[in-house]
Amino acid sequence: MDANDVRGHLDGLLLAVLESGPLHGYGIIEALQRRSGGALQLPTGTVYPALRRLERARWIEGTWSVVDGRKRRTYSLSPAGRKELARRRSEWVRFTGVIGTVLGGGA
Amino acid sequence: MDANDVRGHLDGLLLAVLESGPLHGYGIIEALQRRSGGALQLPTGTVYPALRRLERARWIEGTWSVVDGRKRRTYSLSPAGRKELARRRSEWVRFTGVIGTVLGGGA
DNA sequence: ACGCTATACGTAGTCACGCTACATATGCAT
DNA sequence: ATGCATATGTAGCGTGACTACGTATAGCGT
Repeated sequence: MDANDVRGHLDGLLLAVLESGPLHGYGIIEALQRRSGGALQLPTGTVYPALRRLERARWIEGTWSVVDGRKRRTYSLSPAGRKELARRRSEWVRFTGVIGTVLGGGA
Repeated sequence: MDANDVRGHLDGLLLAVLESGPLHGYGIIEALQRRSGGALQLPTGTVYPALRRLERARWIEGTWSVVDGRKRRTYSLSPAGRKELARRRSEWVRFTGVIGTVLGGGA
């Protein structure tokens, strides 16, 4: 699967990962990779800007900390982010329903 | 559902519609709308260029005709297009599997 | 001491691809 | 004659993820 196919679904993926608990950018990238069985290997240039965008939208909150001498920005899901995640999930169901139906082929 | 979300899946949708039989651009737009229960209302500026692209890729073949005094370009699925459609369908299954798993929420 | 890798964050510019807005033309109903 | 449905097409735009960098610390091997 081409990593470009996450277009339009990236925000939902990031929110979903953070639902399990606060995590920092680098850890989020690894979590996506792990959860997708290796399919999603998103570059930092994709994830970091997206996280800042989600933060500006108040869906996640970030706090700086230092772990092992390295600066980290740890993000956690906000109540608004939780609502947004739910919205993204129902949108995903609708989306796959529509495309799947038209695409057919036993789908 | 935002029509922009078809990004990356448009070709498959068009090929799928043509699987039922030859059809012209305008008819394809209507078929997409009908099959999707009204969700997919793709503008001509999206569909026509896409059809030309699919034709250049040899996945569909177009022939001009005149019906009721109006010029029509009727497209039909080529053998290569049928193969491509199958490929798109398996990609779709993989895609929804990956995103759905990561997105979670009972998906 | 030096280089390499993993960890960790970030920006600038590019590119793909669907959309908006527009242009063109015929048939039919009011 | 005016407007709407039918029918095809192009030019330019915008969105959003990507590529390619740049920065910095820790830990390991040599």
